[in-house]
Amino acid sequence: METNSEREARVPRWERRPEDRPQEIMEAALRVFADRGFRAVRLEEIAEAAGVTKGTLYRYFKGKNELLFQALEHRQQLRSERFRQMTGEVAGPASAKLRRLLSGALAEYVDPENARLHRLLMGELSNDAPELARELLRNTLVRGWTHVQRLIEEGQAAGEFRADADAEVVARIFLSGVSYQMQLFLNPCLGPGTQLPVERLAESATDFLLHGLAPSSSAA
Amino acid sequence: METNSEREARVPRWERRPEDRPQEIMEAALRVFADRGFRAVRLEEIAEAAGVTKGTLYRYFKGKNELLFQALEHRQQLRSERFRQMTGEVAGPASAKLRRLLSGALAEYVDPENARLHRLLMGELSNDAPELARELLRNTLVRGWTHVQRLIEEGQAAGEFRADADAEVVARIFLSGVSYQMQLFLNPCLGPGTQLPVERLAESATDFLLHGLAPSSSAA
Amino acid sequence: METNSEREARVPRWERRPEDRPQEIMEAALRVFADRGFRAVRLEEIAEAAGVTKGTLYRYFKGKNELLFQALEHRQQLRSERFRQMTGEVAGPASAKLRRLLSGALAEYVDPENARLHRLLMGELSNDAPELARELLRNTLVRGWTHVQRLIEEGQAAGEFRADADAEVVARIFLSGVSYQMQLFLNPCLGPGTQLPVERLAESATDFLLHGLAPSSSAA
Amino acid sequence: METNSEREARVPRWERRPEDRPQEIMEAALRVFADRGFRAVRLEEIAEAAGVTKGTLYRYFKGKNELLFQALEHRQQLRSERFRQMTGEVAGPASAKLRRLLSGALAEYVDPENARLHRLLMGELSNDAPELARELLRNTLVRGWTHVQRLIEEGQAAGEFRADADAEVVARIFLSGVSYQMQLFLNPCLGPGTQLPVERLAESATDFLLHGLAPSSSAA
DNA sequence: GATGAATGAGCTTTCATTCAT
DNA sequence: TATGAATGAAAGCTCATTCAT
Repeated sequence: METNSEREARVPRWERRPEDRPQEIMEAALRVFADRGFRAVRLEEIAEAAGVTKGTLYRYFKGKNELLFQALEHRQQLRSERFRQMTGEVAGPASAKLRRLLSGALAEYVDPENARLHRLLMGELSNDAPELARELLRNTLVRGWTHVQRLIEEGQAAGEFRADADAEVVARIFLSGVSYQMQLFLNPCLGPGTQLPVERLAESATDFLLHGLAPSSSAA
Repeated sequence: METNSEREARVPRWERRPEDRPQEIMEAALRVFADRGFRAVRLEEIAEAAGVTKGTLYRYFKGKNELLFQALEHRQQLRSERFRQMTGEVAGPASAKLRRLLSGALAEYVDPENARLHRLLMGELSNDAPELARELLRNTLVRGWTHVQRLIEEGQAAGEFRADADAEVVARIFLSGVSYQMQLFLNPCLGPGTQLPVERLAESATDFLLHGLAPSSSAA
Repeated sequence: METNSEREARVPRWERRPEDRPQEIMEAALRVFADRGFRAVRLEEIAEAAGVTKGTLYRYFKGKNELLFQALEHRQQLRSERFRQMTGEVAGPASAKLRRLLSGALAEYVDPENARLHRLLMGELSNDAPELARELLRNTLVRGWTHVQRLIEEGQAAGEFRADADAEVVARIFLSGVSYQMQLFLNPCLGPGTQLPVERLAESATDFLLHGLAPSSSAA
Repeated sequence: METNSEREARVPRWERRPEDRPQEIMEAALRVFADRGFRAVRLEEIAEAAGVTKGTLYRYFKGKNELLFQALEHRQQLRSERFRQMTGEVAGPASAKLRRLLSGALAEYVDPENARLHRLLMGELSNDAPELARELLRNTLVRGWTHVQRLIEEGQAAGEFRADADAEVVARIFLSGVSYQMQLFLNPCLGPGTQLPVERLAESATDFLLHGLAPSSSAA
């Protein structure tokens, strides 16, 4: 709530001539929505955060819903791009790929706004706009664990991982575990006492994953 | 416009003892809040679900917030009880205890209302009532993974698990992964295509956990 | 605009217990709408005229449109009743019946609110809610002139009126002429200089009508 | 959101001489106001109809009200001209003059825009700008029936019409009846079923008038 | 001149909360 | 104790109007 620079001293409107007002607004909206939730936020707050007034929002967006939707979709595009880079082909063993993916994912999750948006997605948006929430979830979490699953199966095929592991379940549990932890770290209501250094989380979690996938010698 | 008697209390009024009105109301409230979110729900809907009228709510609760808070706290008590039973001492190896805990946890999470309340917790409640959210989170998820962590450390001390595993991280990742998956299963917006049979999830997840903790033979 | 008794000194709401709030509201609404038009009127003004507050309107009506519609329909019912009485069978020559009908119609039109509502009908309502406007017009003016036409035809059949008069056109012109004049009398913007005593209008108009229908002796 | 060029001025801008911009705008405004009412119309719609943008309106007119007023006054001038021609002196019996006047009036009323403007006059304008409405009404309807009245009196003086007819009432009833019928014909909400061929209306109405004025032989 | 982005007052609508009954 | 009509603050949205360009 007190994170942003308190809306820079009101500049007469005609002195700012940004050609991408819509973009600015969407970004401000995302910030505010992520911070405080959808229903809890007044349009005026978004406007203020964007350095415009209420009425201006309606020049670019049909209403509050539309604003949220378009902002989310806009954000989604950037994300998709990053995801593609993150999962670009690399040579090497599956374990190396997994490590790389995981660190990319963490980098993504470490952004507080991302985490908060995810919360919005799982919370209000799931109730108020299920179709949109579904689409976004598919494009983030589901897509993520599907990729992890594929890498695990690749490793299994190469004999690098034990064949009797349930690739799908492992992938899901692992990725959603990591994602959830990141959310909790950034959750304003969980005191700092509960947080873990991100590096340790990354390290230990990867270690755990690879151990769990290692060809069994004597494990039950 | 004309007085309608279309909403008829499910149970004739004289059959419900007035002394557990508050309880009835809290349960109804939780059901409705879990379903539709906090801000999205009108007090009238809760009243209807509880078979009373709006005004009655104010006899027992100070307002909408208060109603949510007390209802959550009330629910929390029941949970605590169950948690205590779930973690009651059992003899046997740590792995057996872990299995037992996990199956208990899943049984808990499988209840859709629980999952939805968790969503409420992570979503609106984290913004609107951080202290309450914190308390509840501590009493559910944090408490859960702390217990898992303790069991893992127990197993490590007994030489049952490899000593170099990061018990805390493993516990967290694992439990929040499972919890999150259950939430997703019950999320109305994720189609049935994404769901997994609960038994398979339980089985494979436990298997993954124990493999990851098994004393290493050759893993990196 | 300054006709009403300035909303009687605010009485605490619980001291008035009218069982027919909706009716009161509709009447107030009609008064205000008739006075100032549909779009020009704020809901708050209606509320004030009805001695309640804005919010109360929404207990009984879905919105501004709905309020207007229901109020008009309600009024229409009363009117229909009166019309039925006005056209009830009487023995005697067609001319007597016509006289009777006309005087009834004038009595109706003489009510300023009626005239203003008619204006509303022909104006804003025709644009904003054509179907409703149509229905109401059919039930008032069209119904009126249809009846006049029938009486004329009756008189023609009886040889009382000249057979070559165009009953339909005569009926229409005559009745809408009278109606329009009444509207003009009550139009706030036409000064009193333009107004005619109602009795003279009634007398002379009827005279004109009957002369126009009289069996011709030498007219062109 | 993205600049669209979907609204293309019908006529290339350079083909329209800027010196009659105001005129063009007033005509467009009248068209749109007549169609949809005063309050219901957004300035942007007028601008679009005139092939300019909102801002331009303010170069020529002080505001929405002013625009309507000036447009109406401008239109009034044209009308006055036509009225003068319509009532220009002709030799012959009063009945011939009446016939001529009536056919002119019908020609006027037959223009849908005229009829709709009249509706605007009687409706919103009477509330919002009574003085203007009064002036316009005086210049159209009142002026019309005054002229009819004069012709009737002329006929009476010449012994052509019966002396005991109330010239003023007859003139008013007759002209407003015809005017109102025309309005109804063009009212979008009255189905085509209610309409009459204009020729028949003209014919029958004149016939009715002259019969009503004919020197009585035996009429009551 | 003409433009159209920006403004903000003003309106409709919602709903938590109160309180006589 | 329970009711539900009434309230009014607040929020979403519209659109006449302004003004740098």
